[in-house]
Amino acid sequence: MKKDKPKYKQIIDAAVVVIAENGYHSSQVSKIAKKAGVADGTIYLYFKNKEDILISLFQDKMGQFIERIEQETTSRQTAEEKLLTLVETHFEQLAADHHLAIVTQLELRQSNKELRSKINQVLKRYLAVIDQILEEGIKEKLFRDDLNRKLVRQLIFGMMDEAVTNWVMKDQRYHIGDQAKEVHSFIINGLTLHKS
Amino acid sequence: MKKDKPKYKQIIDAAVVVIAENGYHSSQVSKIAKKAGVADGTIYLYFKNKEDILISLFQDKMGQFIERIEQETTSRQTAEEKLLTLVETHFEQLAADHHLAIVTQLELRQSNKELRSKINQVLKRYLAVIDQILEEGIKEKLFRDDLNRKLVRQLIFGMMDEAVTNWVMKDQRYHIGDQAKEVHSFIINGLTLHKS
Amino acid sequence: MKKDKPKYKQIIDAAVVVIAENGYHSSQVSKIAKKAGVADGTIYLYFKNKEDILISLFQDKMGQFIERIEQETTSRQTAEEKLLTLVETHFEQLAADHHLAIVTQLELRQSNKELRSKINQVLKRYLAVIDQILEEGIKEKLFRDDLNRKLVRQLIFGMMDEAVTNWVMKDQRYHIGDQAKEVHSFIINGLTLHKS
Amino acid sequence: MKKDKPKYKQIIDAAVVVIAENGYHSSQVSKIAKKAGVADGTIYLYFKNKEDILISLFQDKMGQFIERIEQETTSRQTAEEKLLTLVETHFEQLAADHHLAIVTQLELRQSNKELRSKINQVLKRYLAVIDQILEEGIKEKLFRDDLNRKLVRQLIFGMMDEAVTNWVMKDQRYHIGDQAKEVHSFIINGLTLHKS
DNA sequence: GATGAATGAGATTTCATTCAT
DNA sequence: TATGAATGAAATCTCATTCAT
Repeated sequence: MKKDKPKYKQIIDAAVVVIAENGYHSSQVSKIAKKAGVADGTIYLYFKNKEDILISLFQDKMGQFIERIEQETTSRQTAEEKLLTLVETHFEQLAADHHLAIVTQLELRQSNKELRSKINQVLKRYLAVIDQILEEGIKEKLFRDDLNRKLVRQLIFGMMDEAVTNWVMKDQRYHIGDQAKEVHSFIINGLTLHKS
Repeated sequence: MKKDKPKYKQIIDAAVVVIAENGYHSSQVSKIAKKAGVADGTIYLYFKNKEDILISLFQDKMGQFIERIEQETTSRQTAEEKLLTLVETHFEQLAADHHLAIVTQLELRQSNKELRSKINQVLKRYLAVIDQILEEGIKEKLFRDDLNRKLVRQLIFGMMDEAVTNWVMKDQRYHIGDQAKEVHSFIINGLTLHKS
Repeated sequence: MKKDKPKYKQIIDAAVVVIAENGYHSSQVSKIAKKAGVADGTIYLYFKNKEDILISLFQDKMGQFIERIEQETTSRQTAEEKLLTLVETHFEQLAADHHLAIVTQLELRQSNKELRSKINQVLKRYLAVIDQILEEGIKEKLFRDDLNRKLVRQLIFGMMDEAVTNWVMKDQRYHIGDQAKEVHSFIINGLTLHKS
Repeated sequence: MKKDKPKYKQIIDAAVVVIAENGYHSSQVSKIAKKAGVADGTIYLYFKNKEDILISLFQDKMGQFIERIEQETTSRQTAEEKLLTLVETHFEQLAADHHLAIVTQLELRQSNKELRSKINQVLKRYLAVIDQILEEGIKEKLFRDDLNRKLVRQLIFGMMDEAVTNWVMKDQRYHIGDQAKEVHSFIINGLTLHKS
């Protein structure tokens, strides 16, 4: 597929909007084509089939999503700051594109195991970013090292994901960005009441 | 619908197995009927439509799931113990029924927003259980009270959910129960290295 | 497939007419269904797919076709008489059902090699009938025995087939039955001028 | 159309190979263009449409085919010899180009009635060659004159055609040329055992 | 003449649901 | 209650053809 052609992006962007507005199952190829301003058949010059639009969409958008998070976190000093930035950037990016938020949190999960597997490939890169921050924190003697890092990074992702999903299910009626600090605080300190 | 008749349960149980084994999109009503040993038409004497099977399945199975968690946690003394029991019972129950695990973690998410909304209704009861434990912990001066409880209970659910989903995606090849203590420890203490 | 149900025959018969009148490529399943007086989906209760209609049609109709030829030829005494009866019955049967003639001579050949292969299976039975007549004729010291029988039966079939195809291509504007005696005479005596 | 340009032949030859190897229905215009080393659009500078490729292919190849038969038969003395040469040359030419054999015997028949009609136009010239040999044989008092010549020439064509088709269907695993003498003998003498 | 990206009409097949028995 | 044969709407994808460059 020719990923550098403008029509490729045109179709991806149309797909995000159409899927967000109509739901995955009501997003016929013809609807996406119409929104993209191309003929139905043109879709198939750029994508193998309908599912390939979804996969490409996810790879494309999540690629940018993670890249942005990588950039932002790198510029911070401590692991704790990096983690806060990660949560903030995660929330902000999805808050900034409410169509994309619907697609990633709801519609993209309506896919079969095979597609989910490919989605997970993309997420591995995100988990690696979290992992690195954890490693830094441990080296800094700031984070505990008695927990399975692979598990912890999943848990952190699970928290952010659930927070965003809930916000989308609630029709994005509050500011998800406002929750970043609390989520970060919970990740860092857990539930226990620590005397400072 | 006649929820007390044996055929009602028969169909629900068949649906869990069929969906787990074939995936949501390959689970035709006729396949479920065959597994349940009834005629296609009989399904519609007990359920309004196909979606109603899914909702009923979730209500039925999740009802028992949460009930069991309520029972187990009640018998514990402290909020911390209750939380550990909650995580353990959550993991154990899904580990004990691998068909149900597949259905709740993967296949049931392939439904539309409307169905997800009904599923969330059921989950509210679960969130209430978590909420109560949080409240107790705060009263016991064990848990911090500076966090939005509604958010925190979501985050806790998100962690467990992600842990189980990952285990299912990895074809249940490890013991999810083994992660309960670590998840609990992470929830309680967070990432920070606390001097004991 | 349930070949004894009346709907099975209904669909086959509709298919013959629709294909004869519209040509194979313009014979949509929906057109056949309409002619048969059933819903589109009903077709698929009796046939695996569209091609299966064609195969079944051929097996069904050709089965009867060959059976009739077997019956008619059996009742004749000499191999020569049997051969005449075979040619006559071949021509008569197709002359009696002009829709079927179009389908077997033109439309059914528009199929891929796989289907042709299945068609050839059916024709084997016909070739066997010719073969037996040849054998009898040789035993009667009436037919020469210096020719490869497998080849000769093909040639005989080829002659009749070409005669019928030509008649169909000419829109069945003459009586194909009138050619039976000449075809028979040519098969028996060939081109050579024999002094009687 | 510009039939003398090299690209015209290039495309025809590519079409023979592509159709023989992929079958008629899998022989997209783009595939033929690729094989011919031209752009899709270029095809339409030389042919009106896809069907025109087929017709031109048949006219071109069959033109040569018949020409060769005309040449070879002319050089023979008697009608009987000419007929043997005709059968031999028919078989030999198709044996020499197995791609063409597949195309003429199988794939080209998968066309609609309209195309078949045009194909028949081409065949008329072939039938005329046979006709002339028959006429000569009758004049020579070698062939009987009690048969409809138009019918007989069809029957002769039908025999050769069926023999070749069977050979192609059997994946050309035997030497079709070996059958020429027998076919000729059968045409000349028929089935009857003549005392010499 | 040559290109090849874009077009868009069109048909098979599935499957949730119904209803006469 | 229970059945299961019949329904029919609906959508992906292909590919011959065009036309701006």
